[in-house]
Amino acid sequence: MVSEKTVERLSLYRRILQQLRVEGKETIMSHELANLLHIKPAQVRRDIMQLGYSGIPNSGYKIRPLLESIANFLDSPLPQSAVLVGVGHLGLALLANFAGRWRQLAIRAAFDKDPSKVGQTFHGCRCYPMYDLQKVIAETKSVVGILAIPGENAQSICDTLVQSGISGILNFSPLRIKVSENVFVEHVDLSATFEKVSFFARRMKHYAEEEKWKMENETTDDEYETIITKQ
Amino acid sequence: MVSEKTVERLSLYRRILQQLRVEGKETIMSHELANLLHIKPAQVRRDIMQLGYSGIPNSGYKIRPLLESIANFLDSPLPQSAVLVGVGHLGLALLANFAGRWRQLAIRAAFDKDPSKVGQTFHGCRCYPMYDLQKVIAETKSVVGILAIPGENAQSICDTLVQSGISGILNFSPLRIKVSENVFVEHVDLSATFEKVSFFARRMKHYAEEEKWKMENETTDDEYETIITKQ
DNA sequence: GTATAATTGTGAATTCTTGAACAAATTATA
DNA sequence: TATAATTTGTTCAAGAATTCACAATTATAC
Repeated sequence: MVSEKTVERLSLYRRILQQLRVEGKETIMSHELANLLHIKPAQVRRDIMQLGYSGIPNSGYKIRPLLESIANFLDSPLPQSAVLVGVGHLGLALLANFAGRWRQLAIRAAFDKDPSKVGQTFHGCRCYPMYDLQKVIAETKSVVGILAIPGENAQSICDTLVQSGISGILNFSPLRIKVSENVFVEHVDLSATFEKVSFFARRMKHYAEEEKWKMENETTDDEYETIITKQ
Repeated sequence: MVSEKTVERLSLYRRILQQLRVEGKETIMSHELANLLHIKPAQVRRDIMQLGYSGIPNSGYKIRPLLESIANFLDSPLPQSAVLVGVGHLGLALLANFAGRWRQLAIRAAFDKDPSKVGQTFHGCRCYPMYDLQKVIAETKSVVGILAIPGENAQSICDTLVQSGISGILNFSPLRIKVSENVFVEHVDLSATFEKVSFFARRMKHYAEEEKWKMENETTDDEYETIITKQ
């Protein structure tokens, strides 16, 4: 019904709106939000439409109720828990960001196969041994699992997560895991992303240089056409 | 000409193919790659087509030359450098992954406003003060900038990066930065991603429970129709 | 009040991406 | 050597996401 992209944007709208609210702003118009995110106003209106919330023509949206609508739509009524598998560098960074309660959502437990990490607390989050996965997920009633591990065991760990009741997985491992159709997976592949940026950076540079060349050898299409037809 | 999605997938193909090659495999067929990534074979063939490389009907693709084609397409002929701004938890994790040479691509310098970090070396990468940005980018001929900072100064730092010659930005900050059209930006918003996964996890769970309910109250559409028409 | 200007909500058009399908090509096999 | 079987390259259709464009609606100015 609602698309992934819409959900992502709603999350962005919320962050911006919260900031604007503390700055004292009370209403906002679609093109303002659009400008902040560099998207088109129609997109903003469409997304907000899906919330069921209505703006006021010639006046915009009231921020406070709009925020309520977004929260209503995005957030679980009850606080929602996540578990992290893999307390490496990336895992630690994620804990630093999401271990403390963050909205209705927080990482509640971490797991690592390294015995020296088990038992420790990182950013307020306890690290358990891998064989406690099922138990701790049940205890914390977690629904989200975050994989911050190398690819090797990703699939089997993922299977354990799903068996334990996890229905959403945020996968930072390079392996594309397979899940049954009633589990949601988001792949975040930092290596691939890095490569992509590098690829397009190079292209942009080439493009810019071509443009520069064109500018310097100022020959408009019109002039060019003239040259051709004159022959 | 070539889409972002295609570039991303080519990067994934490469990683898989490299692995398969060390395992001794010499050829691969589109459906094999497709199965590993859970996409359709036609997509794989399409992507490979764009490389200009041709497979062999009834036999597949030869892995070694295919890998060469991908490298030819994705990689810069010269090693390409990136700089990282923000040596917080996330920045450190990125350095741990990408500071050493990684393919033709590496993070060559880091920057932080915290004086206690400046001068230190993290995962083999030196940390410079912010005001050295322009100089170090020029020296390292970097084309990619990675922003791993909070949103506040993201725009002004981004502007500096672009002025210094950066043409690709990987932005982990929550702010959607604005750049001229000849600069490529990729936003990776971990908070929004986390929220998205949480949202769909909840939905999947609901969906699964509905399905379960349907199963338990076993009434097929046919039976239902029968009941109706019998009345 | 009335007219004007501006903004929303949304159907239609457009663009981008994916999938299905099949001819052409190639290997394997009888 | 001919036949069958299989996989590629590619066209065309389908699907998804975005953008346009405009009627409906509301605030504001006069």
